[in-house]
This record gives sequence, structure tokens and C-alpha cells, in this order.
Amino acid sequence: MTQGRSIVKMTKLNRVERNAWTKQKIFDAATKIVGQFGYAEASVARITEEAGVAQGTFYNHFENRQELLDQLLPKIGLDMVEFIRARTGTADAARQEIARFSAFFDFIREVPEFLRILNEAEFFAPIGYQKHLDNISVAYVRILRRARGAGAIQDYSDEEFEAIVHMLMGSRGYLSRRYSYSEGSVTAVPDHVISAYRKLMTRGLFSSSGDLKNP
Amino acid sequence: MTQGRSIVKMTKLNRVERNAWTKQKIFDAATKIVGQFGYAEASVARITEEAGVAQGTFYNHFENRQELLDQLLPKIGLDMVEFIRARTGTADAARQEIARFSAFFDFIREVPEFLRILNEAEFFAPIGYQKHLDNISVAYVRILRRARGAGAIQDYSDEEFEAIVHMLMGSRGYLSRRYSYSEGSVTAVPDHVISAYRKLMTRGLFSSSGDLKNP
Amino acid sequence: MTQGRSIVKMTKLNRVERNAWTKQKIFDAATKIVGQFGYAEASVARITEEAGVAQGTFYNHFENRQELLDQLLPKIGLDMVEFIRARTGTADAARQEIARFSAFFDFIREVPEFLRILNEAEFFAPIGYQKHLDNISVAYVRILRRARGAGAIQDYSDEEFEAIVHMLMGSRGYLSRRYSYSEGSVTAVPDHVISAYRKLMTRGLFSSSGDLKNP
Amino acid sequence: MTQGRSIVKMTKLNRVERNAWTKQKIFDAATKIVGQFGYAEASVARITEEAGVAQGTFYNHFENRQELLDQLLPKIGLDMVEFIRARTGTADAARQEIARFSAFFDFIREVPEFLRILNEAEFFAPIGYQKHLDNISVAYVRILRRARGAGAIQDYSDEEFEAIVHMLMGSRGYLSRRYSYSEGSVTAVPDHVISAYRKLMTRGLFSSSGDLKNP
DNA sequence: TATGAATGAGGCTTCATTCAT
DNA sequence: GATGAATGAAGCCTCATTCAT
Repeated sequence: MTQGRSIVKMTKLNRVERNAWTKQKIFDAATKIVGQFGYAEASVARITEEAGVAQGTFYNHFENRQELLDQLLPKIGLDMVEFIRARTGTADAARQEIARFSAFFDFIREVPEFLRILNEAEFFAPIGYQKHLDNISVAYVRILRRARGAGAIQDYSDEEFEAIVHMLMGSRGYLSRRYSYSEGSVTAVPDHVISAYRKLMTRGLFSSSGDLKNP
Repeated sequence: MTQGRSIVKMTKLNRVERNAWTKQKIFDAATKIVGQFGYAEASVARITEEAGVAQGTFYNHFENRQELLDQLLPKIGLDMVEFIRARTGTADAARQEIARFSAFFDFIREVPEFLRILNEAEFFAPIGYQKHLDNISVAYVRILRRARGAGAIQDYSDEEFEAIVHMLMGSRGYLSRRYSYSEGSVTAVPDHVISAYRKLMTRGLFSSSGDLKNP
Repeated sequence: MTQGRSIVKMTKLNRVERNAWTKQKIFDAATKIVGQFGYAEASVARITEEAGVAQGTFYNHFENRQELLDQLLPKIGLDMVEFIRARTGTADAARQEIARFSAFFDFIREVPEFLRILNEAEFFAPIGYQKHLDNISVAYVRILRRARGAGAIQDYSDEEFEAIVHMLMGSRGYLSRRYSYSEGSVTAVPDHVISAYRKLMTRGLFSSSGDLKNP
Repeated sequence: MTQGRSIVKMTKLNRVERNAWTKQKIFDAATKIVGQFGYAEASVARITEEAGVAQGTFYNHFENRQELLDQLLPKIGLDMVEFIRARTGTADAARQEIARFSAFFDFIREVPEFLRILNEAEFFAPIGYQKHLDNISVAYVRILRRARGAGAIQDYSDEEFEAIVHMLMGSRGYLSRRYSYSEGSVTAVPDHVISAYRKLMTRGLFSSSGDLKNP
């Protein structure tokens, strides 16, 4: 799930492996720097220093600084998708959605770098951001359509689903910024945030089930 | 409502007026630059050139670059609040909320610079962003509580209101980025976005009225 | 002795008086600023602010910044000469010299600004510095020649006197920098410095009197 | 002794050598500029231009402008110490002191830049100045104590030695400024200055030997 | 492929001086 | 004479990228 922040020492690697290993070191360093200080502070000098390689080495593996930055979010984003999928469970659609919402915040605590990498990407790594958005929204819309097919959602068109997905993602972004940063470390999101989300979703999006009490 | 992008030529102004006029020129230039190219591209050199004053003049009116950037959003944000208030109408609470949502997108078309000034502020003008957030969320929570007092909303606590407000603001941000940019210019938000929002709100947040059809 | 840091309010002054008064305010402000922060920090803006006048006013009274700075030392330097003369007494020449040495350090404590104004002048106000040097050394050489005339000094030529005077002034400068600055405030010079000076002078310069014990 | 103002062309140097060579070029350029125009005029732009490297290169070798300036004096100061030591001879203590005094002025003619680098350092490179002062005064006090041990000086305490050393350094500074600048170039110090110094020292500081005539 | 010094454009800010009111 | 905004040159420093080794 994490991006191979491997502890393995570089013992006997062939050329290809060494190459990949160097690139990975740069990648991990960038993740750490951006996660901790943001894209703006992630100069090539700082990243390569963190990675323990020379500045010039950077350009053997990435066309330029921006290219690396744009790869950061999509890669970790996929880790996130996997993480959330693993925690969604098999309950009814509404409960699954709450679980996804919760799992998102769990993931942020698991990979604290994700918070800044995600939130700042839109403005510092727009290409990567777009890629991530596509990854997510396509999958999300598919989930919603399946729920509609199963009768758990009614009266929403495909286009509306797309808008809804953006609202959901926007909500998460805002909420994560508002509630998860706490004096440097990343904390759990408060219960009332989750309950508010549950109410809004179960009443506003999902048709059935009255008000489900606990996830 | 607009920030005095005055067309008036500087004819016979006294000292105080000329002073204010110069500051306004800088402010307007910054609005334009940031709106078009983003905070990162808004160098003092570029702003003053756009304003038609010397670089040194900038520092007669602002302590430093950041101070100006941090004033941008709160100032225009108040224009927005006023704009939206004027369009909210006197219908029931749910309809008013839809009106506010719509008016937000109308304002973006009226003042296209607002989109970037708002969206990037969190990372490039955090102080200004916080000020804006406070301005907005306080007012918004008050609106929701009043609606609850009037029976239009039920079963939401004050804390949950705060979370809801963040979701609403996050939704708007995401949606505006997704739907309002269109090949450089700012376009109207599609109908299905508004209808999706209406459904989510009327069902999820507001208790009454079945499904209101059109605003 | 101080430069008229007058407390008098400007009540009924005619034009000439008001003019002089403004100039004096600027002068006093510069003394204070340079004394406290050094020439390098004494910008026109800072001086005029301290003086409570507009920046433009400065140039009604001084050709430019440097002109003011170059007037600072000579003016206070004359105060110093007067101060020292008043404390020299009528003892024999050697004792008088010790008295002058002591009085110099007393003056520094009386007018703490003098320390920086004197010490930095050489590099920040070279014209003023030269003027001050001439003022002092001419007078000092005259004193030494008189002592020689009276038999208190022997075997030094006029040219050598000039060199001696520079050594004496250089010594004072160095010593004042080394011993008088103490965490911001100006303190008395230690006794052993004075005793070392006494020994060097009574033995090296003045011919007579064995070793005079106390001044 | 000179700071490697090498004439060697950069022919075949390895990386380490080229690196050192560049740093030396910057150092030499700074020495020249400061020596000729003073610290205040020694902008990074001017230094790098003189050195024939890009401005950015400067920051590959020095943390910032001040760091370089603060290294100037201590480095050349050590050259001076070496130069003087080599010329002190083995005569009696008083004659050695005169020799040191003379050698100081010889050094100034050998390395004319030293004059300004030394004299302005106190205000423009205080850290370097302090380092230099420590270098010098510690060594000087040791010399005086040794002379006292050998009976050549009597009746001075250690504390008084410290004061004396400051007087000697102050004297040299003042005299060098007064007598060594001559229409731009650096000239020899006049004989009467040396004779005055000799008299003051042999009579005032050193106990023995009547009046030694010539060094 | 790895290295890391060199580059130079560009950013922010300060400040002495001018000048219209 | 007093005002204070406007000017613009100049300073320091950062950093993505290149390139010879």
C-alpha cells in the first residue's frame, strides 16, 4: 500500500533493478517532502538530498520537476482506492457509502502524506490531479449506478451521479482539511462529521432504509 | 459589488483620493492577474506593470506581496455574500438554499476572477482564506439554525451544521472547478448539477415538502 | 552640551526660528538613531519618522542624506572637547593627560550616542570624520607642544607629536569599543585600562615625575 | 602568503580542484573589490563579475554574502601574522616590538587590500573581525608575557597587557589610515612615526636598555 | 547512469531622491 | 517651507535545468 518505502539495502542488483531502485528512492523522498512541507517547498534540491542522490540524477529519471509531482497523487491515489475497497464490506449500499467515507479518513491517518499531496495537487500538479480525479470518479459513478441497478438509489440520472460524485469528493476534501489537520499531526475525524454525512446520504441519496443507526 | 474597476479617469483628485486611487489600481490589477493566471504567477512586477505604477509604489500601499494576496479573497468574498443575499428571495428554506447555490455560480460568471482567487487561496493566501471561511461559515450556520428554528430542518445538531456547511462549500468548490471552466472562459453550470444538488438537499437536509420541482 | 534636544514646545516662533527648530529636530533624531543603531540603519525614512516630519522635509534642510551624517560627528565632537577641557584641571602635564583620557570615557557615558557616531564615522561619514580628526589633532598637538615648552615632555619632535596624537586617539577608539560596550548600555572603563594608560604615558611620553600614583 | 591570486590557467583539473579553484576565484575577487572599494561596495554581483562566474555560482560556495565577507579578514590576517613573525628577528624584546610594528606596515604595502579589509571589518564583518581580534590579541599577549618573564617588561599585569595590546592595535589602525593612504596608493609609513612609536614603547613599556637608537 | 558545479533568469524588497500639491 | 506618494535602480537570494566528467 505504501509506495515501497523499502528498507532493503541495495545488495546485489542488476542494472535494471538499480535503476528502478534509484527512481523509487526519489519517488519516496518526494512523497515525504510534499507530504510534510507541500509542493511549493519540494525543490529538486530538497528531494534529491532526501533521496540521497545527486541533483543531476533526478533528470535521468524524470523529464523535469513537474513530471514527478504529477505522478505523486495518481500513484498514491490507487493505494487509497484499494484500501477503501478492502474496507467497504458487503452491507447495503447506504452502509457501504458510509464505510467508504470513513475509510477515506482512515487512509489519511494511515498515510498522512496523502492529505497534502491530495489537497494541493489541484494547483501544483494539475495533470496528476486530473488523472486522479478520473480514476476516482469513473469508479465512483460505477458504484452508484450499480446501487441504482439494485434499487438502493432512485431518481438520479447518470449525469447527476457525476455531479454527486464531485460533491462527495469535494466534501471529503473540505472536511479533511478542516478536521484532520491538528497541530502538525493527523487526527481522526469527529463523530458528528460522520453522522452528518450519514444523514445527508441516507436521506438525500439512498432511497430505502429509514435512517440506519450505526455503520 | 465589483471592486471599483473604475473607468473614471484621474482628473482632479486631491491627495487622499489619488492615494486611494493608486491602491485601488494595484488591487484591481492583482485581482485580474490572480484571476487569470493564479497566485503563483502574480509577482509584484507583473501586478505593478498591469497597474501602471512602479514596483516601489507597491510598497507604499502594502507591507509586502503576501499582505495584498491575503486581502483579495475576503474583499471579493463580501461582494459575493452581498450578491447572493440579493438573489435569495423569500421562498421556503429549501428553495432559498437552491437559490443560493445557483447564485454562487451566477456570481462566478459575473466576476470570473473569483474562481481562482477562491480556489487557490487556501494554499497561496491562507490568512485571507481563513478570514473568508470565517465570514462565510458563520453566516451559513446562522442560516441553517434559523431554518431549523422555523421547522424546515430537523434532527441536525449545531456541530453537524458546521460539518454540513463545510460539505456545501466543498461541493461548490469542486463543482465550480469541474463545470465552470470551459476552455478558458467561465460558463454556466449545467442544469443536472443543480438538480442533483436540489435532490440531495431537499431530501437529505430539509425535512418538509416532498420534492420541490423547480426553483 | 547635548545638541539641544529641547523640550520646549513650539509656541510662537517666527519663520526663521521654526526653520531652525525643524532642522534641529532632524538633527536630534539622527543623533539618536545613529547612536542606537548605527549609520547603516539610519535611513532618511527612519530619521524623519523619529523627528516627526515628512521625508520631503528632510531635503529642505540638507542637500542629501550624507550631508547630515557628515555633520553629526564634528558637532558632537566639539561638545566633547569642551567637556574634556572642563575636566582637565591644572595639575602637571602628565596628570592632565590622564585626566583627559578619563574624561573621554566619562563623556561617552554622558552622551552614549557618541560611541557609535565616533567609531563608525570613519567609514560611513568620512568627511565628517576628517573634520573631527582635524579639530582634535590640531588642539591635541598644541597641548603637547605646550607641555614640551614647559619641560614636561622632551625629545619629541612636532612630527612625532602628530603621530603620538594619532596613537592616543586610536587607543581610545579601540579601548572604547572593547570596554565600553556592554550588552547595549555603556559602562565605565575598567581601572586596569586606565592604569595601563597611565604607565605607558608617564613613562613613555612624559619625562619627569617618576610614576605618579593617582590622578 | 598572498591568497593564491594564482596566475595558473585552469588546464586539467579534476572536479575537486576545479571546485576549489572557483571558490578561490571568488575569494580573490572579493579581496580585490573590498580592498579597493570597501565592503559596502562589494555586492555579490560585483564580486562574481570580477571573478568571472555567474551570480548563482556564488551560492554554491558560500552560504550568503556575509559569510564570505566574514572569512576575508581572518584568512588574510593569518598571512599577516606569518609575515610579521618571519621578520621579527631575535634581538631583544623592545627591538622585536619595533620590528613587528614596522613589519605591519610592510605587510600593508605587500597586500594593499589588507588596509580596508582590516579597518572596515569591525562594522561590515563583525564576526570575521572578532575572529581576527582573537587570533591576534591572544598571540600578542603571549609575546608580552614572555617578555615579562624574560625581564624585559616589568610592572604590568596580565589585564594591563590586554589593554596595552588593544592600544597597540588601535595605534596601528589609526596610523595606517592616516599615513598609508596616499592618493589612492599605499605608501611607506614615515620614519618619524616609527621613531615616535619606538620612544613610546621603549620608555613606556619595556624596562631596560635606555633608548635604543635604530632597529 | 551518477555526479554536482555552473548557470542566469527572475523574485522580493529597500531606499535615496524627486516633485506636484 | 512642508508634505508624502511615486520612482526605479540596485541588492540579495532561489532554483530548475544543463553538461562535462
